[in-house]
Amino acid sequence: MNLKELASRLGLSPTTVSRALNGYPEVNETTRERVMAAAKRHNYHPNTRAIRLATGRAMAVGHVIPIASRHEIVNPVFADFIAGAGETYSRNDYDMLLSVVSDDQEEDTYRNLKSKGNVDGVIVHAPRLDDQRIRLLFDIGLPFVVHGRSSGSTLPYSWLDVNNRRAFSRATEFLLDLGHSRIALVNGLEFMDFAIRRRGGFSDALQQRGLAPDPDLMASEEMTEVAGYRAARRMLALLVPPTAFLVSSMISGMGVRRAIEERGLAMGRDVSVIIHDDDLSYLKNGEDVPIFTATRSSVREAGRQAAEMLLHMIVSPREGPQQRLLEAELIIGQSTAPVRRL
Amino acid sequence: MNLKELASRLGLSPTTVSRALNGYPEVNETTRERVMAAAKRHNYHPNTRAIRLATGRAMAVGHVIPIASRHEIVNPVFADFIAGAGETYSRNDYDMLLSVVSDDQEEDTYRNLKSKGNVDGVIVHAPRLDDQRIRLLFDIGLPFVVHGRSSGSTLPYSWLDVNNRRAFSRATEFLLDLGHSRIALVNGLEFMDFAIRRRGGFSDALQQRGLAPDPDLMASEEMTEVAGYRAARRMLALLVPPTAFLVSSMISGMGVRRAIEERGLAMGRDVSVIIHDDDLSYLKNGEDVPIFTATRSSVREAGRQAAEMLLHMIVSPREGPQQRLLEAELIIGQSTAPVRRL
DNA sequence: TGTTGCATCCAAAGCGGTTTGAAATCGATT
DNA sequence: AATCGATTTCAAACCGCTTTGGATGCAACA
Repeated sequence: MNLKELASRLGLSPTTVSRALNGYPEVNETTRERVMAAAKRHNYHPNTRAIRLATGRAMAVGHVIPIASRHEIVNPVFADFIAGAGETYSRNDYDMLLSVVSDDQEEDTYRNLKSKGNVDGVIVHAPRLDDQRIRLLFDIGLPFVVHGRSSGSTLPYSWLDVNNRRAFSRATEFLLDLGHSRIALVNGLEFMDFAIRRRGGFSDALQQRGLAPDPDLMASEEMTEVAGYRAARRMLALLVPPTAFLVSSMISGMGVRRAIEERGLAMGRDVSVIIHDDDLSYLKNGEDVPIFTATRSSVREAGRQAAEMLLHMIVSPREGPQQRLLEAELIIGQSTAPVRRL
Repeated sequence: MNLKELASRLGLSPTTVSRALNGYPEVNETTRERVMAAAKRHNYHPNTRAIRLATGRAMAVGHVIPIASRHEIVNPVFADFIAGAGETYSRNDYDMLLSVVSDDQEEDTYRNLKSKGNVDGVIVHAPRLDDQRIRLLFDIGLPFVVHGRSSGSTLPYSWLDVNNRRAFSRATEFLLDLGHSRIALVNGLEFMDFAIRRRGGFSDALQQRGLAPDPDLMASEEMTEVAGYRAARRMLALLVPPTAFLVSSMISGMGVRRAIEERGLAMGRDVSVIIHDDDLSYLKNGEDVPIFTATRSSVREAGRQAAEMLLHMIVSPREGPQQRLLEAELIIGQSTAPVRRL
C-alpha cells in the first residue's frame, strides 16, 4: 500500500492525499478526514526512503562511537547516554545511527556520513583537548553537538557539559573540610577534556588552601576497575599514603575500594573516597544511602538534552550555537569521614 | 556532485557510469577505469537515500534496545555487543539503527521498522521465555537473529547463544569438587531466557550429586551491584550460610563481594565466588590473574558473529535459519578455594 | 455580466540513483 | 556484401514520495 494506490482508492490525486496527511492547509477538512481514515484503515505508512529522497532530509542523527584503538575500550557511559538521546529521537521521529569506529577512522566516518547524506547531524563523543573534529564538522557543514567541551577550540560550537571543574573542586574542598590533606586523584586519561578540567578543579581547591598537589598522588588512567585498583595500591604503599581519594568513576572507585580493603583498611573509616557518579542505570550508587560519597550528574539526562539541542539546530540552523552547563550534585555517602591519623 | 553531473562531465550516460561504479560486466574496462578515476577525482559519493529508494534495500539493520519499564535499566552488555556488531556492519557498509524503547512499545517499533522500510533486518535482544517477538517478526516478514534463545518457541528461528546451561553446570561442579555443598545462586531475573538456563545448569549439577537446590540460596534479581549485595547479605545471615556463590554477572559479583567483606569474611578464602564474565571491555576481570573465577564468553564477539549471521540472512534469504552455540570457558581466579568450615 | 478572490484539487516535475529494453558499434562469419 | 553475435552504450521508466505552478469551481463584488 503506497501513496498512489491509496490516492486512487480515494479518487484523489497523490498530491492531495500527501497534503492531507501532512497537515497542509489547502485541503478541505472533510476530505482530510476521509484520507486519514482510509490511511488508518489500510494501514498505510509512508515509505521512509522515499520521504528522505524527496525532502533531502535524512531524519536521522549519527553517533560516532570511537573505540580507543590501543585499549579497545567502549566507554560504559555510552549506553546510558544513548538511552537518553534515544528517548528524544523516538519522540521526534528521528532515527539514531550508530557508527562504532576505531579512532583513526573517525574523520572518514564523519565525511561519509555527510556526503552520503544519511544523517542530518551528529553528536560528538569524548572530546579531547583542542579536538580536531570540531574544525572538521564546521568545514563539511554538518550540524553537531559536543557531549563535553574541547578546551583550546576557538570556534563557537554547541556543547553540553557537566561542570567538571566545579564538581571536583567542591569535592576536594569537602575532603579538606574533613581534615584531609593528603588527597589523591585517580583521574581518567588526561588527553580527555573532562579529565583535564577535573584535575584543574582539584588543583585549584588545594592551592586555595595553600596546599600543593603532590604528583605521587595523581594518576591518570583508563577508567577501569583494574586501573583504579593499581593506582590506589601504588599510592597506599607510599611512605606517607593518602587519607582520601578523589576518583573519576564508579568503576575505578570499586578498584580503589579493593586496594584499600586489601591493605586491611576500611573505606569510610580509615580512608575516604569520593567518586564521580554518572548515575548509570546498572551501576546505581546504593539505594537510599549512597555507598560512595559522590559528585553526581545523570549522563542519561545529558543524552536527552544533547539530543534536543541537536534536533533544534537541525530544524533552525540559523540560530547559532548553544551551550548548556549542567551542575553536579554532591551526594554524601558512607565512604567519607573525618581524617583519622593512622 | 551527483551521478548525472559526473556522467555529463565524462560524456557518458548515467546508466554506464552507474554500472561502471558498481562493477557490472557490460562495460568496457578502459571506460570503467576512466569513470573510477573521475569519481575519485571529483570526490563522488552516491547519495544513500537515492540508492535506498531505487534498490528497495535499506542497507541498515536495527537493534531494538528494550528498557525495562519498571527499572529503567539499560543492560550494560549492550555497549559491548553493539561494538562488536558495529564492526561487522561497517565492514559491510551497513548502517546500524538503534531504537531505545520501553518494552511495552517494542512490538510497534518492529512493525514500524518494517512498514516504513528503514531496516533490512533486526537483532532481537534479551529474549524471554516463549518470546512473542519471534512470532511477530515471522508474521511481518522481517529477517532477524536472536541474541540468546527463547525456550518454548516452536518456530525455527536464527539465534546465537552462549551455552549458559553448560557454563553454570560446570561452574557448579567445580565448586562441588572443592567440597562446597551450600552453594548459592545469585541469578538474573528469571523471565529472561538465559537466567532460566543458568538455573537449570546449576540445579542439574547439584542433583547429579544427590543435592537438592535450597530455595533460600537462590535469588533472582536485576543484575546490579546493589541487588547482588542484598541477596548475598540475606543469604550470609542465614543460620547455615552458603560457602560459595554462583553469580550471574561481574557487577552483581562486586555486590556479593561487598556483602562478604562486610561480614568480615574474605572472598577466596572463607567464601568462594564464581561469576559469569561477559568480558566487557571496561570491566575486565583483572589482568594476568583473574580476580574472580569465572565462566567467560565475550559478548563483543557474540555481537560480531550475530551481525554476520543477520547480514547473511538478508543477502541469501532462502537459506533458512541458522544457529550458533558458543561455549564459555571456565577461568580460574582468586575467588575460589576449597571449602573451609567456619 | 464580468471580475476578483478564495478554497480545493491536480498534473507533472523533481529528488538521485538503478534497471529494463533497445540501439549502436564492430569484428567475425557466411 | 550481407548477416550475425557479442560487446558496449544509452534513453527512458521506475522507486514512492514532495512540491511547484497551475487549473477548477464557486461565492462575492462592482
